[in-house]
Amino acid sequence: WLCGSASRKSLFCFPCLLFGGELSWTQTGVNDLKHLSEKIKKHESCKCHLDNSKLAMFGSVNIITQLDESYRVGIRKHNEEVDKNRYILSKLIDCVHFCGAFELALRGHNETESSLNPGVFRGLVDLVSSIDSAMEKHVKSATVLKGTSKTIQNKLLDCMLDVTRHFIIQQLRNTEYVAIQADDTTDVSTKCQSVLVYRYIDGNGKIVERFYGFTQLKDSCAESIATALLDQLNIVFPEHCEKQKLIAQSYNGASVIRGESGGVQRKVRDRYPNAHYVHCYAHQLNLIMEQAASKIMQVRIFFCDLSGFPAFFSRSPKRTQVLE
DNA sequence: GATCAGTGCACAGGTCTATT
DNA sequence: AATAGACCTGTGCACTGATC
Repeated sequence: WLCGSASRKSLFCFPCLLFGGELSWTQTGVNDLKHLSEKIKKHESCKCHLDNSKLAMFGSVNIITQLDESYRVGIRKHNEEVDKNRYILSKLIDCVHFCGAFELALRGHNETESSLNPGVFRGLVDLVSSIDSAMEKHVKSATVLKGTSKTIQNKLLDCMLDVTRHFIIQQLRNTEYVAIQADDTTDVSTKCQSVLVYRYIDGNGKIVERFYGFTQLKDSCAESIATALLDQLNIVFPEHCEKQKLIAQSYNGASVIRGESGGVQRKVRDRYPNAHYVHCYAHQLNLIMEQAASKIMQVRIFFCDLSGFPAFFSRSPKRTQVLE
């Protein structure tokens, strides 16, 4: 397909000249001989050239054979591209997974190309690029889904969350008995959130506890908490017969939760008749210790002093030195 | 020398917006 | 519509100067 013009001192693509294609191979011409091999490879794989090559074959050879051959080449190239993309994606997921496994923040303060500290995720991608040629090529040449922007980081996190939740839901559907634990917490932006944990027996007969997620609440009344909880449970147990599986619900002892007639536990039990309410043992122990300690003056003073020590010694090298 | 209030900056995530 | 850079924001920490 390669042809040249002596007067223009440039190379052109004959099929693309006939049927139209990339400007550099049809109008301006290619005269960069240093990078000719790369340019040829790139042009040979572009869809426009492949289509034009098929058209150029009309009349000269058996069309059916040629179309069949082009089709096979197209499929092979497509599959190679898919394999390459999957490989790159797996490396990007590994980088996100690494940050999650070690509880590292993904982003940095300054994520521009020239930044010396673009964040742990970008640092990891750079590190992988330095030891993996395929990744290096992708990072340098990709125009779509480069994988370094925060949009992609967040999307990868969302995808990983979906996969994890799907895994938990599948295990929950295959088990016979399930218990839930829930509590409310307020995040740094003072938004009220509900935390849900599932406890069940997995396929190996082992008891497992899985943190399922946070749900933002409108307010902290029984109706809001119960609605959020039931919405989550409905995803896992959509069928009526499955609702028998939930045999326990464990929360703290706040009246809004434990209330016998209008509490969260009652609202859940109305839908899940086997879900018996159990006051969380950790909360109970905490309350007992708190009550016991507060009734004895010496113990109260001891704990008060104890909590003051870290504040007294922290951030003061001089005071800390006394302890050495 | 210790304490406190004010100030500025880094951090890390979110939002807006231009570009492809 | 997808993507990525620029900018925004609330928090915490370090530094500085005034005061006791």
